[in-house]
Amino acid sequence: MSSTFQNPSCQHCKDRFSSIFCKAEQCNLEQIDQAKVCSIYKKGQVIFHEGAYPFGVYCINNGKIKLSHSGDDGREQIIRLVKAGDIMGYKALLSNERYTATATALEDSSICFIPKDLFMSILQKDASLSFEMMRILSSELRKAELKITHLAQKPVRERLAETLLFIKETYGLEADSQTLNVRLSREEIANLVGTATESAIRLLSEFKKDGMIELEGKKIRLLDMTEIIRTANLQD
Amino acid sequence: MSSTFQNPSCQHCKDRFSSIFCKAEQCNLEQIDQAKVCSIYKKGQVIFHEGAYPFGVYCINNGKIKLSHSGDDGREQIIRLVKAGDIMGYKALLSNERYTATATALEDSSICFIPKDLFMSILQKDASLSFEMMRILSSELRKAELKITHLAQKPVRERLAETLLFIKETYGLEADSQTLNVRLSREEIANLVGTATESAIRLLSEFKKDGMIELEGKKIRLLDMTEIIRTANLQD
DNA sequence: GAGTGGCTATGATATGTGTCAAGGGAGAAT
DNA sequence: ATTCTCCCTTGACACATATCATAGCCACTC
Repeated sequence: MSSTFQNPSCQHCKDRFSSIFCKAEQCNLEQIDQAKVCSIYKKGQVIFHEGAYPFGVYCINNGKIKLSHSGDDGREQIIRLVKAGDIMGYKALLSNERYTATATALEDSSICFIPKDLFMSILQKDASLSFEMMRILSSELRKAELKITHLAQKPVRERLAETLLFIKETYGLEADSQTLNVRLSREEIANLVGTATESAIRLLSEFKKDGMIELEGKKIRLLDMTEIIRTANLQD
Repeated sequence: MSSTFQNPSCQHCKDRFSSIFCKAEQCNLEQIDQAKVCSIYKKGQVIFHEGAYPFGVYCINNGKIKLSHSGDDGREQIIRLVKAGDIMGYKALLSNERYTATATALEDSSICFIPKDLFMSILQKDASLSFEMMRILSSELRKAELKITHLAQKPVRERLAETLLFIKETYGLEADSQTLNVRLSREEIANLVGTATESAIRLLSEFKKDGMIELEGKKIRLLDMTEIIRTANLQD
């Protein structure tokens, strides 16, 4: 699936061509640019809340967002990490239901809002945008199903290693090309792995003792990638 | 989302209007009807296999199918139960990757195959079909994410009760309005719940002892629905 | 009728992981 | 500085659940 730079004049695409809107036709992009409303969310601020009705989709200009369910007992499960160029809130919109997850800023973020009616009407006209949307949904579904299998079958240790790799894939590394380019609390890491906070802490300490990673507050440096991959025990 | 009976002449819709193709325009339906290839799969037979390349989508005329990942250690995780009127194989097609799951017939089933090119070209022309496709994908994604949360947070007992309800929702009950209308092995139930076969067996026995269900070979009768719902501890 | 293989059931046991409790460290507010 | 608060860390413990082993049951075959 090539992510060709189709619309050089598209503001959404200028610095990140991965955005779905690069797939849209020129005239539609202009409409979106006119109607969108951008705003800044502070770290910790909620963009939308589980149970609320969706009025549009959100497109991240820059920043980092977590999408999470809050389980029955109040424990949160992080479903997805969102980065610049990604969109969010489309699932509730397309299935015509309320939000099933809460979006919270992991750091100060700049986010555009695109109203529902506009988004839907353009989706109706613009087949390549629809295709891109379906591609995104399919890919998310694939990831979710893989996660289900791993949650059911893999021990926490493997899942934690996998999660570290996942964070790296999503947000990348800092200039030193070792440090994960995001600050997550231990609790958030645990909620990503699907385990108790204490278990996550204990295993991170083990990883450190084994020389796989280095810890410094919320900074996590991946020292021995091959060993981390081996521990994650990935095969599919 | 209304499932209006839009095309009375659509062969796919004659007896089950839930099929996605009811959303398609008339002319496109005729094309599909011409190009589709129907065949019968025996119980236990594999329709497509994890890792293979997709050449089209499958539409179930009647029968029951399980979609499953085979985990690293060979244990299978059942991802979805497919019923008459449903389609399958679309995820790999739309994301342009190989199948991530294996489809196996749970009983003798009649299944249509629709070639990739046709399906994609109609999807391109037919916005309402695209919307329906996106609706399906969104809804599957919602379910998958909910399952992730429950796997991470709920004990096996609750998940088993939930699974019984899920099977009932999917395949319904027999004439006595108590017996689940599908025969699954204990192992398959365990792979649906995400637990060991022995654990599933033990808990089913407990449910029986508590008067919630009745067991007779692979037949499962739901006696006390309110108690099952209570045990599932659903809240979202 | 005896043998075979697959599924179901149940007991014994081991262990991974969650939970509870207490302590420690860093930064913010006063 | 000092307190406060939040997060991290570690230990002890209990428990749910996986694993291993064994046996019964049923359908089928030879």
